[in-house]
Amino acid sequence: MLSAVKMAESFIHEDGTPCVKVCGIDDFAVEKVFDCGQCFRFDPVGDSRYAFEFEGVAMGRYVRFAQNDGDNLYIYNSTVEDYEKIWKHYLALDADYSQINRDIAAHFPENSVMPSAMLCGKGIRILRQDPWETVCSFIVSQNNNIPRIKKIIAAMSEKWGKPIKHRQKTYYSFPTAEALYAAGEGEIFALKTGFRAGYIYDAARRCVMGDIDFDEIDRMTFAEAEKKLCEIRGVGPKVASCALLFGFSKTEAFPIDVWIKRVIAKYFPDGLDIDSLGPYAGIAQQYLFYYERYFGGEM
DNA sequence: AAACAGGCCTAAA
DNA sequence: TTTAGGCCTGTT
Repeated sequence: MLSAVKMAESFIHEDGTPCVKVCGIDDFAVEKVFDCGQCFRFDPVGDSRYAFEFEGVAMGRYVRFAQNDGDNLYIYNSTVEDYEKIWKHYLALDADYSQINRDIAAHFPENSVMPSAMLCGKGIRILRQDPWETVCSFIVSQNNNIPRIKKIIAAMSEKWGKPIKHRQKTYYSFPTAEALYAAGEGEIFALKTGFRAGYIYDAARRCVMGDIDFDEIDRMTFAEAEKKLCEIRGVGPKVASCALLFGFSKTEAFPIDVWIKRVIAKYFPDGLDIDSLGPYAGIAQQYLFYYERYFGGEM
């Protein structure tokens, strides 16, 4: 079966901002993509005309993504060219999720929890975020809760990120490693990052010194890349696999956090062989995580 | 008020 | 190689 052709057309928002409407979208649910915990820089837009709308900063730009119940995707502050060059890739709309979902289904027993989890999480896509931003963000995430993670990242961006003006309002990009290194550990600690301040600083220092090179990591085998990332203080298996999955598009990465431990204990009492889950294990992980985290396994 | 939050580090078996 | 505490801070 041929997948639907995605057609993008431009229109102008009533405030004069260029926008894009993308038709023929399958397996994309904006509210799941931005609320499944892979990204900390987007928030729901209050007073939206759409069923779901999220705003935030990504790829150095202020942007909004909106959708009505799995239908067309609306991108605010984007041209068709921007969509083709930036957002299609960022949103992973160039990935064939029907094929991916078939592969995942084939790696789990039919009578397992996976069919329900896939139905529940249908429309989740793994974003292709910036490697540095994901490493740093998931360092911040450890032993922490989502509201505070978002608050800390927003504060870091406001303090050391590049200002991005859009219609009288100023937003901020995620700070570079150079900016954080220059700020110093004490200043990072001052933003209530707690014991993570030293970790963030170490990550920044290694990037600035050339000890960590993201392009190089991208070319490594999965095991090598994971090992390299774990050299950073404060980066262990969980943070490394989140960075690999969300920042390096390594879809075989399978982050094991407290929720996934619960999933395994609850639905796979005999254990789950992570290495046998195939090239899209990380996407399967997201389905399981979303199913348990947001619906408590009831759907 | 004690526990917990999308872990990791260190010390000790 | 595996296991127990402790950790900044904020919220319940």
